[in-house]
Amino acid sequence: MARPRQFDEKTVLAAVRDQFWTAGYAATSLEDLLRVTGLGKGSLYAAFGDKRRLYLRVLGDYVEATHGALRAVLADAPRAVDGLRRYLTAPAADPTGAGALRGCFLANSASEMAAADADVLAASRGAFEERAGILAEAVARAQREGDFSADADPLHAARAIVAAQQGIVFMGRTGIDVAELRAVAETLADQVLSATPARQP
Amino acid sequence: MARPRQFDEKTVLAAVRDQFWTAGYAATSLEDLLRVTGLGKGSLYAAFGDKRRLYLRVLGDYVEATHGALRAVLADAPRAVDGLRRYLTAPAADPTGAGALRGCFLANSASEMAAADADVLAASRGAFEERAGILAEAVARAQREGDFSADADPLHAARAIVAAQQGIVFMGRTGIDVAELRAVAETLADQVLSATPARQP
DNA sequence: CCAGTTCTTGACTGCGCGGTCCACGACGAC
DNA sequence: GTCGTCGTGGACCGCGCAGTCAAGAACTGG
Repeated sequence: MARPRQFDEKTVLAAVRDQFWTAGYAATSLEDLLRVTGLGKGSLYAAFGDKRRLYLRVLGDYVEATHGALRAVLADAPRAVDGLRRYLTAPAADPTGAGALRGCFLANSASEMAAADADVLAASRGAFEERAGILAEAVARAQREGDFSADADPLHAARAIVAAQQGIVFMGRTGIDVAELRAVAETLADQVLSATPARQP
Repeated sequence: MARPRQFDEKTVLAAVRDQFWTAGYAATSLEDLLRVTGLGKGSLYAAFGDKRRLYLRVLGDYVEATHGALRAVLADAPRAVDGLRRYLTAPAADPTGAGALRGCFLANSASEMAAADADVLAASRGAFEERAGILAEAVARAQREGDFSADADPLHAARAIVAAQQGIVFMGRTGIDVAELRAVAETLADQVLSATPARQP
């Protein structure tokens, strides 16, 4: 019994995420959210709570999804170092993805909210540490495969990779030409990954 | 004749800049600006125009100041490569500077506004290209001094350095531990700068 | 067909925002 | 001292915001 929902939760959350992603938290009004979702105020509030809770929700979903995708990319790579390279150059390869003007949702959140919102700061810090942890496993595998300098600490190296990737994403946000962005990404990837004295000839 | 101003313009602009820097544009209310400057609405508006013009003003001043400082650091370095390294590791070295939670004002602006405000996008893009240009000169000098791989294009290398530095700044914004941030900065600086096959032994 | 339950719609509220305006007062020229 | 000028401070305005709520619509089990 009772009336069923007339919207698909995933679709709504995706629309909300895209809105926050593109415009940021403060610059997104409730009316924006109603417009992109097509819902009324009551429905949105009943289903997801207020604006901030909705934001934290889609942010969490985003982190989960991207880390799942990252794990898949790293697992699918024939050699771990290929996966790492793909992670580094992805923002430049896909002009509709994280390298585009809107950047990475998680990074944008950290940038906009971290200084003022302890919850977002904690979430983003945790997410980036988790990401570094995922990458560290790939670094360790690359070391075993002889593609990464064996004396490096995997976690430290992974954090540097995260930083480098975020730098590339950021350059994309400044509206840099795609070809230039690609060159930057390739250059950085070479530098970050090819410090490989242990590679056997 | 007539009443002179009772405030120091530079002091006011610095306070405004710090407010925007810490909280961002959207999250800074006019009342915040009055509080940090101590001015009344009338004075602020008469002297600097509305909120957005004030923002663009302090952003421009910031870019000018930081690029001046960057030129000085690069010129003072005994070897160009030392200056480049200092640029890369600066965000991690100074916990009150760009590496702290508030990050780099220019980068924050690009992050928050670029997608929605064409003027800010153009300004930030231009500023980063200018920054890359400044660094490219140092790269070229480093090449002449035998400290940087001679076959690299200075401008491309400089853009990669900018990206790497912004990545480090960004990691600082996530609230990462200072020691870890320093490690990331050192690692990245080594990787970005020590691809120096041309160095004479 | 009815009863019960949940979802939906949109009017409503109070607040805080950016921005305007004007009366007051401090100051310099003379 | 007087007058003209311009900086100053705060009252004021309309708007758009986030969030609430009540009445009605849609659906299901019986």
